Amino acid sequence: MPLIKYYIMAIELSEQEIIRRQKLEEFNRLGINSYPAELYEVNVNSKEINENFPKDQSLYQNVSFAGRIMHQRIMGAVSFYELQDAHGKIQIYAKRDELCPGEDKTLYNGVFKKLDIGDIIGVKGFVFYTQTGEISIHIKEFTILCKSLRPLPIVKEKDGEVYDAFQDPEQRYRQRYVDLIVNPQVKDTFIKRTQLVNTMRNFLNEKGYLEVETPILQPLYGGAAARPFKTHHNKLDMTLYLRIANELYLKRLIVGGFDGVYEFSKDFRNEGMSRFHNPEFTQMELYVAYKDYEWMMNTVEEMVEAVALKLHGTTQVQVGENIIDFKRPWKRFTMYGAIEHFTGTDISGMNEEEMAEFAKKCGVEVDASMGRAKLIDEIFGETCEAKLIQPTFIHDYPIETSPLTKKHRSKPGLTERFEAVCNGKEICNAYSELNDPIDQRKRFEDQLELGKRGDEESMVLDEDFLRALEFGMPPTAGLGIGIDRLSMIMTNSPSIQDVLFFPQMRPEKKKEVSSEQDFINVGVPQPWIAALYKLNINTLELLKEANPNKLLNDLGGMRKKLKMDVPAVQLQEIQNWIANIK
RNA sequence: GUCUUCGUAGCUCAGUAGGUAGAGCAAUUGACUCUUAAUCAAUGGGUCGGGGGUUCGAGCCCCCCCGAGGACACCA
Repeated sequence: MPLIKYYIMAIELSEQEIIRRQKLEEFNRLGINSYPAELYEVNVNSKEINENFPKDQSLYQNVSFAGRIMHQRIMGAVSFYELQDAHGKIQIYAKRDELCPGEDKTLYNGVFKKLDIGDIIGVKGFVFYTQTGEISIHIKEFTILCKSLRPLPIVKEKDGEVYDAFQDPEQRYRQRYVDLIVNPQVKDTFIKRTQLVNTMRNFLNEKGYLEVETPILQPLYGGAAARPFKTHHNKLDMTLYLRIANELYLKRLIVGGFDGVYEFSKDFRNEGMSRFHNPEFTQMELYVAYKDYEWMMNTVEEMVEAVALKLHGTTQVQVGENIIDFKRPWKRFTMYGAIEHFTGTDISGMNEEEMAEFAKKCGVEVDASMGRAKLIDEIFGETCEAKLIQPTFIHDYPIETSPLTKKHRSKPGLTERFEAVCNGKEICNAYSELNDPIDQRKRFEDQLELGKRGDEESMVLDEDFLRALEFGMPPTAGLGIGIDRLSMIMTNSPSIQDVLFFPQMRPEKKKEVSSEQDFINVGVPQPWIAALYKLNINTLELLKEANPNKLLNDLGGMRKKLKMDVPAVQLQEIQNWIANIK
């Protein structure tokens, strides 16, 4: 390839990337396809070998294995590479004179030794112990399965200590594939997350509940207090919203006669992001007919305990500094009871004024718009929530903040609602579902009032949902449990981004570069384009703004530096290029 | 949205007082037939996030912007 071509490539490619592309061409010349179409038969994985070979060394004498090269230790005519597959790593051992029995040593010197960290190869051979006692595959042949064109971050490890770890959060989240390759423990988190979901799914299926799917694109959004994402359907010419919850649809199914339905649902909320919030997140919602919220508390305990047992083999889970024990039964507090427990004050009998006074004492910023319910909520948030490390149910919430919840059977002003709090954060929200259609209409209307007063998160009135309730919904217990939050706890992850493969990020900005053709179109001869790139004049805009006299000097300098075999450029030519730019 | 910390080679990070941009790993070339953070020798590699300013001179000082982390706010 001509030198000049590399200067142009180098605008976007690093030296190492160019070298890898050259190797690809070199392999091609040798007749090696670096991206073969055929399947590669694999008959063993690294975990099986590492577990079973020490017990029985007659095993694995004819293996076919594939993986990604993670380390290379080349010692002249012998090489040790480490290959990584989905389950772990294993060392391979290659000998030049075995791979190349004849005179021609190209396959070893020109191909095997030229492989890069990141390349994926298949190998055939037998498993043995090296002199230093490491299980290895002594390979007889190898096949390139995929040439890697980008250098991986190099993470080294000795005696459990990791050197040069790849840990910049931005790069880890944006390029999760790299994170997964070089930080294998990241996989465990996501495997646990899937186990968590599977455990819950099995638990619910065994009880006979039906997993269902409901719309994500909704003409009305409901079931939670949140701002939605808005989108548009072209053919129908109508606004649709991405769901903020699926509650109202699942309850329609209870009306329809199912006695237990659940859905693992991606929900979308147009809010700020934080360690605990991602714009899209996963909830499992469950609705069971003829049950109430007390029954649901027992069910949640049972299900989450089962998850802990499945993932950790014990109910005790290390989370940050704390050991959290999910063993049933969990502590239960009424909301008033929790506040009294942590502040020593019983606020249940207070009027709004007294409560506002007390809220201020607790450190809540009180303003005139706050009603009794809001004050209780704030006092709880300020004084209790963060202190609730062990899983705890908080029940009996004020009616104003719970528009879909049944009124409490015996306590006026309260509802039959509970949340489970764990590690200082809510993990679920559940209630005896409101099935009185007249009361429900009134609650929606109250929400509309809030909306008119400027509350952007108030609920909208869903006429079809009310119609369904008017046909009659049996008494029902409902639950929403945050899968991301629960995963954070169960995997000891401090940030929601650690339990989402691809957390939301601002888009990366790509450096703007005009194409070679753009430059040719305004009359720049090919050889000079590389020189312009080298001068950081990457776009026509930059060329247009350039001072022609300075550019004449700079290009003269580049002509020498790049040893360009073309006549020097004239001022008039440069002026012509610039004049040609629109 | 506010406050705060950060952005230097492919990766991890140094960078003195404002004075020619450094190290380790990775890469290239060479040596090496049981290494394992392999070793040894040589070589190449930089828009110091971007733009502007102060200065004879800026990676460093000042301003604006972009991106990321954390805290708070909003929100469950």
